[in-house]
Amino acid sequence: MKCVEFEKGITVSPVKDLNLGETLDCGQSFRWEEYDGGYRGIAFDREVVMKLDGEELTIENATAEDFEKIWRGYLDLDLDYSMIRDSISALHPVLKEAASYAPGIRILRQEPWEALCTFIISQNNNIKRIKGIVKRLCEGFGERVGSGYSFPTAERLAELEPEDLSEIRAGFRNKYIIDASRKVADGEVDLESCRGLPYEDARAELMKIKGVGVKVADCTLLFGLHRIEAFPVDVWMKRALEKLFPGMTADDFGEYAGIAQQYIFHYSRMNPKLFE
DNA sequence: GCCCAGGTATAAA
DNA sequence: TTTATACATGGG
Repeated sequence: MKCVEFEKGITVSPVKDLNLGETLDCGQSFRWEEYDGGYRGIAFDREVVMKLDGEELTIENATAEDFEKIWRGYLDLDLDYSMIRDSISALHPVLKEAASYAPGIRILRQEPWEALCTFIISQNNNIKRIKGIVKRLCEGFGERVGSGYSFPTAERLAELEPEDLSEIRAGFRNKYIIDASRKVADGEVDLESCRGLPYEDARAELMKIKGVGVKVADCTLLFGLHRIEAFPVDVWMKRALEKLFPGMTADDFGEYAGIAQQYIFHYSRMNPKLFE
């Protein structure tokens, strides 16, 4: 894979098994928006625009150094998704169908705190509204970055009371966001430790936070700490397990369960008729 | 008005 | 241990 700088940013090629829409707007991150034929977003306090033409990825407003330090890992470009799709497809015919439905999905390496916080907001909520709440949270409490705002730090939010978040209209989740920010800011919950802990211990670490149950913990581990063995079970996945994979449990989805899960999540949501 | 949305805390059985 | 209900908000 080659990275070349030009005036506005960088080009990277060849990039395989990537579809920006499928990856950036499939319910794992809530911060990317379509812009000028690509996607614009802010992560790691940088605003970039990503565009994909065939196997050539352009990242505007990024340097070669940024690519090595941030975006290469963010887009998980060193993992062979073609091999993983084959491996997952062999497990079950429906999984093969789901994987081929959106073969350009990759699991992002988001910032752990942002993943935790956005999936706290996700509970009993829908993606459209989650995006709105996250946007208001950034605008209200983040720092100005480019044309938008960074995701607010745990330290910043830890100064606040739940009522101070009323403007983001997250309802009962406000108190959970504040509890999470305080526990992360003062070190009671160590997000980085969750990279290396045995899975159940990592879950337990996150579940010290009020409002964090198994599902939010699993999403944080998958999308924020890149524990791709994580298998978050949401309402869609519950239906899928009942109707499409009867008898199967999370353990049956293998070492790449998180990726399989994301194929199924997207496939199910795009084809609700499957459950009629 | 009702139902649902990438769930969880709490109380009751 | 499992099951039922409230929770804020907004779109369909």
